[in-house]
Amino acid sequence: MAQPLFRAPVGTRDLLPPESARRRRLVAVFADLAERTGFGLLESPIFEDLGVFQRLGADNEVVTKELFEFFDKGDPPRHLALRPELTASVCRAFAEHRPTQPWKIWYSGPQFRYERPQAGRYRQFDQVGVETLGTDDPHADVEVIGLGLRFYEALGMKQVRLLINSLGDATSRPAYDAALAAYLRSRRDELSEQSQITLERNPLRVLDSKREQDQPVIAEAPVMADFLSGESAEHFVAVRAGLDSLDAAYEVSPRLVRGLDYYTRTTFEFVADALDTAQNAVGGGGRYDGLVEDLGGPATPGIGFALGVDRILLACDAEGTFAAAPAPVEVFVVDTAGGQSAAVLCDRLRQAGLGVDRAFDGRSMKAQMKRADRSGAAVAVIIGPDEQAEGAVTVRDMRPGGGQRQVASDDVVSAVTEILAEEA
RNA sequence: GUGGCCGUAGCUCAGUAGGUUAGAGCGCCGGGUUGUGGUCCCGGAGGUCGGGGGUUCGACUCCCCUCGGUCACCCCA
Repeated sequence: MAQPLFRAPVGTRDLLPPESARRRRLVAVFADLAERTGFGLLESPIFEDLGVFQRLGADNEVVTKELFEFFDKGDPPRHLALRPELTASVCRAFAEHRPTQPWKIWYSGPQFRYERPQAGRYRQFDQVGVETLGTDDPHADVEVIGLGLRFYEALGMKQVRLLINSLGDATSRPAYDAALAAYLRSRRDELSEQSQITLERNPLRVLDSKREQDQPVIAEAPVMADFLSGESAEHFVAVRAGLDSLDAAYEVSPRLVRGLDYYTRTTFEFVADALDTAQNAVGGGGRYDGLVEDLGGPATPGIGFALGVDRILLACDAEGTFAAAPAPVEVFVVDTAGGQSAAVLCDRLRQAGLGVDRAFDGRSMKAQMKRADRSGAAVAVIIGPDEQAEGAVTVRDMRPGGGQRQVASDDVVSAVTEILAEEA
């Protein structure tokens, strides 16, 4: 391959048509659903003060190893970072603006993590998500989770499983952490080397290990459910009852711990069974009742999720749904009389609201017709020297066996719309 | 950060016991049809075989390094 001078940085890529249009459609589907559920769009900066993200957990890899950090040109320079996720930004914005509660926000956009790319994982990746701040009503949990499920359905996905768990609250969590750590230490020798290290850093995360060697130990580990405070247990029951009432299928997964340290009580994950890759979680979220306070705001409960756009699209491919399709051109203008007439006709047709394209460089009739065919246009408007002399155009139905007729160029819009209406 | 596999035209890939001008399909451009696409036929453009170094009379082919891709671990969407 002749190598270009530059290429997209590692872990990033160009999204070309028609794939780019497909992603835009996906976001539009999400936006529609979110807005009809009472969520408003928050557009927050792509980068934030480093401190915003450090609150996600000091021993978390997302924060310690995977951040794109940099200094700006201020005096003194500000220490900034590209956002690795958006929940922290939403909470920062909440603490900064103190909006009325509950504050229901949706978002979409690129995020950045310095990791080795693999299937379904990129350094720049897109997520869509929602956050509800200012209420710990279990119905808010249910609304958020339900929105996620409906979104996957709207894309035509059928093989998405919902896993849920409760991580407990400030009163129940420490007891569990202690019990889990004690248990894991008692069987420390059976754990993989990596898990032994993880054990000292954050025992909870050992439950996340995919190593074969760790599985027997994990299988017998104490379960959070046995340690939930009365309040947390009640909350979890209410969330499940709410999901039941929506006929939402879910699996309680006692070992679902999730990566970010801020999660409390409800946690959940959407898994795409159509993906046979290691990264098959297409979305995840949970409750983070302490995060706003950590960021200097008032104590405010919150719940939300982030869905990985890249992985969702991969899963859609695997399920054969939500296919990429180019934006349809309805009319193609062929001009073998110099191209000036095409400019005028295109303009007129576009002003009439139609999708119109044309060829350049004065190519042959045949070449232009070929373009017209490949554009997918249903109608071709042809103008050559003959038509030009008569102030007319030829309007051709591009369907197989479709006919054509000559009309005055002033009538081009109505002639075209007639054929389009016929085909619709 | 660690490891496996891979790197030949725009795309998908052939090609090596190391040896003249590196091939196919698709795509692209042109022609067959001096005004008409989708099928068919003909022709054409396009590659310093990822980059650098080494071995050799000679390297796309062997060795080393490097860059990139891919998959997995870690971690996560």
